[in-house]
Amino acid sequence: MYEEASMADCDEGVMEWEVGLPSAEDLTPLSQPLIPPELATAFSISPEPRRSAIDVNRASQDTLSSIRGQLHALSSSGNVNFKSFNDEEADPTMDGSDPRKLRRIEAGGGATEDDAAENGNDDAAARAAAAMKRPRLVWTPQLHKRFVEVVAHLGIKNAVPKTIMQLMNVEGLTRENVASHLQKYRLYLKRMQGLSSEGPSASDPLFASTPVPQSFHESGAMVPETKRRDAGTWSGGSVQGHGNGQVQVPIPMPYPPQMMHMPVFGMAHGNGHLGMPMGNPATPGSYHGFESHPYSMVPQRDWSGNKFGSFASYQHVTPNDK
DNA sequence: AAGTGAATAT
DNA sequence: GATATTCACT
Repeated sequence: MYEEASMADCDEGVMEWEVGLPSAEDLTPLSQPLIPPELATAFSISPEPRRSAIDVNRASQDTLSSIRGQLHALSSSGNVNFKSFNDEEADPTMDGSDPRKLRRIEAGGGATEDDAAENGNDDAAARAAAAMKRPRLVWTPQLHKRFVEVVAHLGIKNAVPKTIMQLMNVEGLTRENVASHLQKYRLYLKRMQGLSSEGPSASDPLFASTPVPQSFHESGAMVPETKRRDAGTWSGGSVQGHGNGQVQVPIPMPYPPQMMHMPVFGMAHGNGHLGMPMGNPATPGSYHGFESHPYSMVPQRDWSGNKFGSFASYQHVTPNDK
């Protein structure tokens, strides 16, 4: 049923500004899982809230996982997913030589054109390694929303990659992911400050949608650092009430165990932009220009009730658990 | 551990 | 060409 509504929404005229705002919350899956991660962690119980409708996808990726060793899947299907291999940077395929390290040196001015060895299939190896490594994370509006919410709630003070990552509790999200995004986010904020009133020419759709909390109110929020685990504060629910009838941050998230644990991943080039069924006559060229209203009709519905994989269910996540 | 800037891959 | 990732430094 929702497909109809969504379709109509984006197809019909629809107010630009109206279409996005309310949809955000609606789009959020919010399956109300179980206990918050913090709580779980505090109690040392195995937090296993991440699991829902992705089971289906899980199965699919499972198949691919089996052949991940072959890794030529990227050539045929184009989508590769990694399942559960706890490896950080270690790469058995290209051990011995560190291309990343040499990268800088070479660029610096060292024209060391060695490659005397058998580097004929270096590209293959590289692609192979990259294939099963880290499938480029795509920051969907929802994901970004979570990010922003967490950051806003944490306060600029505690808004550090690690904490953000933990609070987001998004499966597959790494600290690097968050850090990178956080940087971009901050950059955007800075840029935006100059053009407070208008500026319909941004390159950051996601960020543009975030009015940015006037001032990251720093709250004595407890960070799940170490030593201190006063669980029972946030889980209780409204801890926001400051006694004022006004809540500045409309962020309804005491960091509950949301279950948006399926970041969308893109793969090799050629897929344009994440399954975009296109066919939308109103599509102004590309999708990446929606700086004013991120949430419109992006096929991001896979998050919760993805029914048909219309275009494809390329999105998979890694149970990367730290 | 986290921030920044740049190269790099997709 | 834009994005996200990775790297080296700080």
